Amino acid sequence: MTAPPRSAAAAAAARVVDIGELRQSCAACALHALCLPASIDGHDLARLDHLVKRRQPLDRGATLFREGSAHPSLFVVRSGSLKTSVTLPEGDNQILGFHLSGEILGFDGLAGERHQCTAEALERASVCEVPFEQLSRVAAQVPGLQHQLFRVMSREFVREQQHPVMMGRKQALSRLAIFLRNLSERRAATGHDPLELQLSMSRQDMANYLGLVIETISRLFSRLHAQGLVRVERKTVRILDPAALHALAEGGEDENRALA
Amino acid sequence: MTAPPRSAAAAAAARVVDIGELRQSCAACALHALCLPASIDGHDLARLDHLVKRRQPLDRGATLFREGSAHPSLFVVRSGSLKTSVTLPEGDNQILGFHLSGEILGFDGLAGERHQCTAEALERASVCEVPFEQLSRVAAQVPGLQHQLFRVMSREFVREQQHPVMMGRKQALSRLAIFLRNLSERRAATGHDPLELQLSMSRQDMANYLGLVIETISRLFSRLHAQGLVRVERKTVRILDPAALHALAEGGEDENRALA
DNA sequence: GCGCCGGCTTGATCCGGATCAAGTCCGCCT
DNA sequence: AGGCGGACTTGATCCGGATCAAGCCGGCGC
Repeated sequence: MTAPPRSAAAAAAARVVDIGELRQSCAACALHALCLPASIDGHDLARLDHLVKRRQPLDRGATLFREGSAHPSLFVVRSGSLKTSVTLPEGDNQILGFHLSGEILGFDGLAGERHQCTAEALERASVCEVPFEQLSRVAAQVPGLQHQLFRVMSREFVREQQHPVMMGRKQALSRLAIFLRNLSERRAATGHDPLELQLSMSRQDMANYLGLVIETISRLFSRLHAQGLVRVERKTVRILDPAALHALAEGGEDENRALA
Repeated sequence: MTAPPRSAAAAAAARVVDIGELRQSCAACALHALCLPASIDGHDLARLDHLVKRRQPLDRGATLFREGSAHPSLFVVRSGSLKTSVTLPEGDNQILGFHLSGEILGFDGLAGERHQCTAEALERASVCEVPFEQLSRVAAQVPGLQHQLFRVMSREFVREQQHPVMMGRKQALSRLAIFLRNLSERRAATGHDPLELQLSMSRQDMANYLGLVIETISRLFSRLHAQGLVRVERKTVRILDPAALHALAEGGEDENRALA
């Protein structure tokens, strides 16, 4: 992610907020997630603390917002992770995505002034909240911020498109490989070891997200483990052979057979 | 879709652009797709014709934009229909959505200043183009427009989430039923007969979109036809029993067996 | 410690949709 | 008209993942 465009004058003073500041300031954390510099168009965004609400940490299973919640907000994950899902008429639900530390959620909910999905913590998680109403007002006065909001929203739009791409794969192993690869890339993006994954979601959640059943997930992990592609230990997965995993993520026709 | 919020003063003069004006003005067409009134915050948006470029009609198979196209734009479909897709590393591609008359596309592509997917006409189609760069500039000066852009973008974000929800269904019949129901709802939204569908895409496109193969699509249509739920005639589908179709879209466990 | 319970793994079987293989239909071009 | 080609349909078979069923493991409360 590159720094957003800004006036030449502001460029000299501006710097993109560093990950190291996440602990210090809630606003800094939000700015980083939005790929924003500390200053834009002459406004010192780091001072916009009043925009950002700190929230009580969420316990595992706690809901951040629900389908139908009014006064939607954007949320930046400071630590832990969450899942978003929608409830289907028959009662069961479909998981739409997982949101890891440093990522953002809540872009549903602007349309009808209400959230359209439910967000729930997968583990103890802390988030900061940016009420969209206020953010929108500030953005109206700061064109650079407005522009960057559109960019980030579009980025999430595109990110979301990976979900149907993955579900379009007919081989279950391909889907899982794509899922693991995505997690790996997101680890890398936040400066972590991309080969060490912490699967904070349950097998059931993974299965739901991938359009499979829990038994299939379990079997696939066993196969990958047996072939030495990954080391699976409870919720910790270490990728041992990224290249092979990458190959499975594509076609995976013959590779699939090879892992009998 | 309700009218967007606006100041009380502007509300009196404003009116949402009528579908009937689509033929007249390209700007009117864009305004309608964005759920915008003709006037907002005192600006007469209908006069913003310079924002909207009229495009040569696209022939069937012509591409509107490609993955990687620079200077991304929003496009409003004035007539005909298009599909958007991404190309996978192995060569085949995944269809992400279909865009019918009156709908909008192009919200990918704001993030990296380039489109992330490819849009292709399914039949002769005319669109009008709103270069995002210019739109963004105007939005920066018209808070009401900016706000509405966020709303519409969020709406598309949520609409896109229906795709994985549909692909999460394990029964192929459920997926097709959901697909047909969505098309039906979109027909209704543009004032057409919701029971008369024009499937401008090929069976292959449908299969790809639904995560199935072409033979399955064909068989499912035959089953639905044999059971009297729909009347299928080439690309024209008439829904004869909306309630039953709706039931199939949900669980569809036993209904599935019933249509042996 | 013990026992319970929920999440996970593993095995056996079944079945729905993919695959392979013929056709059929229709538009289109000459 | 004829005939070519692509989109679609239909049938037969196969196979991968769902389902059913039986443990296993680890955590937690008592």
